[in-house]
Amino acid sequence: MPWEGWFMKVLQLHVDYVEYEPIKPESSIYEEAERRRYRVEDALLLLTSIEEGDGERLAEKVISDALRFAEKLGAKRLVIYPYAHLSSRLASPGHALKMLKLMEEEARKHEVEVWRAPFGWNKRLVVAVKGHPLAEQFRSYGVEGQLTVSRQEEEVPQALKMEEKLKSYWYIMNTDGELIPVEEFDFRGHENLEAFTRYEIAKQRAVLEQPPHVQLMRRLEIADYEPASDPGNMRWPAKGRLIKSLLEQFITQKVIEYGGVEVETPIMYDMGHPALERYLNRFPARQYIIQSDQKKFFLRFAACFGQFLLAKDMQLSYRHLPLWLYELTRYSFRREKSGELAGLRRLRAFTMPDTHAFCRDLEQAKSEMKRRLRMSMEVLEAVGLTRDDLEMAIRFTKKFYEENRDFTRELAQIFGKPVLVEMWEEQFFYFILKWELNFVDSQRKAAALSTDQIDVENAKQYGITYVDADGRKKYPIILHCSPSGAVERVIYAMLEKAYMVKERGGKPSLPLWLSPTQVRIIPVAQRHYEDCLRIMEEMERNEIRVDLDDRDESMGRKILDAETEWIPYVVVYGDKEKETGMLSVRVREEDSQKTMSLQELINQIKSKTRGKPFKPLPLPKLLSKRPSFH
RNA sequence: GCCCCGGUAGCUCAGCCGGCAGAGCGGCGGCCUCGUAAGCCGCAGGCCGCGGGUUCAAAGCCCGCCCGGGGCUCCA
Repeated sequence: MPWEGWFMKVLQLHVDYVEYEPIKPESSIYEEAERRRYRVEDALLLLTSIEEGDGERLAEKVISDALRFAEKLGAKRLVIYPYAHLSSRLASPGHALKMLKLMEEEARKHEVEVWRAPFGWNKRLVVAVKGHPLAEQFRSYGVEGQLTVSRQEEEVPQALKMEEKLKSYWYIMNTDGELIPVEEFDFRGHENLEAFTRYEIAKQRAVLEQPPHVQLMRRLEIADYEPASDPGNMRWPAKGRLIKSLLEQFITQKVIEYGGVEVETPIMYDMGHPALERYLNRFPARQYIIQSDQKKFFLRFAACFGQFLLAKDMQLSYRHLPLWLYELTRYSFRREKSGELAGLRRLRAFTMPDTHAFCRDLEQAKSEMKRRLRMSMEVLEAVGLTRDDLEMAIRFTKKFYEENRDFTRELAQIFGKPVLVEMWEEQFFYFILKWELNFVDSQRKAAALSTDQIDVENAKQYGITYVDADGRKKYPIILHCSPSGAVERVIYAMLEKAYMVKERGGKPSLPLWLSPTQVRIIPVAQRHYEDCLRIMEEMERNEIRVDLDDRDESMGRKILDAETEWIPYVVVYGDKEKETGMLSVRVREEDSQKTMSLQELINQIKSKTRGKPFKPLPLPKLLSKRPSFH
């Protein structure tokens, strides 16, 4: 029955705008086209795959269908766009082009502005899909021109039930605590929030290439793929390991300052253990499983189990609460689907700080949560991510909101900018409120960093109790917070931000306390080498990471290499410095050259890294002795 | 997981309608001893991702797999 497979596939998108730009001819048959950027606003975009056997009368059907829809939506323009990716049984280019032209011809008979993207080109495509429920429609047409599948009309009772339960309402909450429906919010001046909102709701995706941080993480010798491992398990050469280790140390220090109690728990758990079974079954098939003898173990995907099992055996009284248990998990594992992995943004093995607060009641939980939000913002600020780089989302049940409006407003106020709100009709997850701080990257994709949740189920589930003032055993409320999110993801955000700085004409850099080399010394000639060694030793005594470019290379080359490595301070030392006793310093942050004494330089660095952890440079200090990791 | 694109020297990539494996950078050797973003000359370096097939002949064509990227989906 060959006709069963003959469908034209059309993805109808109601867009705020679509931009396309022919880059180079790709197919054996291609149309003449100007290599410029085309932009069409407020249009119905038809991403169209012509399949083998699609008959000519389909063109008419597809267009009349689209026009009916465009009218309903109020879209004034129609864009016909050849889009091969919807089909694995494409028609020949010749036939496809003929069909597309027929569609165009058909559309021109009607009252609508018609655009058609050139066929046979590799094109850059950017689309911004509108955020309403009918903005995205997938259609598939059979030989008779009959609409055979449409997502809107499909009946899936089981899925609908779930959807009902998960029904979300989206708002923006401003810092006065007002909830404004997303469609009514004026996003001017809040472009990142708009991008984040679209990412969350409307699934807007810009089509670009590989994320910029991937090239940076490899070139800067921070992280790299390890083909001999499972995808999403990275390797970390010396500089990356140093950066990661400093971040881990800093986050841990911060949580302990806030009263965290650091513990360590196993990375694998028995799948048959009764307390774990339910939690596990709720989120199936995302675990690494390890078979050992007769038992099956799963690798932890957070520190929850370890800490809950540990807390269950503790003797807790209300006097001890709130109690924060803390662990930096190296690693946590989630077997994400292969198509979801991307550089350092999403991994299968990642390092995550996780701190649970056991609280006496909701009031205590709310007050702890506010402290934890402040802590999280301090952590992210230390790596150079300020509230300008972040967007907050708060998600809660309708019931929680109605009973705790002031609290949700306070969270938005601490963050200090309007936040995205998702409100659920009913409680579906184990938590009743959750917030996250999200980073919007150079591809306008969002990634969650810090997060905290109010968990009202797991204490009971794990048998965690405390004795209250009245002598009775009670279940605490548990908060689940990762102050930074995965450490790898923090590095991803830092690198993406650096890339965006560079795109705007600035100099990309890492925070001084995280720079593997903080100061590079370059001797002008070999006779200055001894003096340079002495300067280096003096800096090392002051806990500054310093190295010396003693290679047989020109000055220009050495400066270039130092710049390429994003080194914050470069000291050039020659006869002039020997005479005057002053140093010539290139300061990356200011893009300037300055003359200062050794002591001034040391003082400046010390004051800028105050309160941050220090580790010595885990590489040979003489560049002539330092191997490259590529 | 599904669809699409890619994988050639350490890196970035050219070669691809079948006919001797290439460039730049990096590495190594030599010259230059140098003042703020690439000094000069030379040399070495390849399972053309892996496996199978077609062919007189495969980096190239076909099939399968692995790895990476994009999209879908997902993100407790």
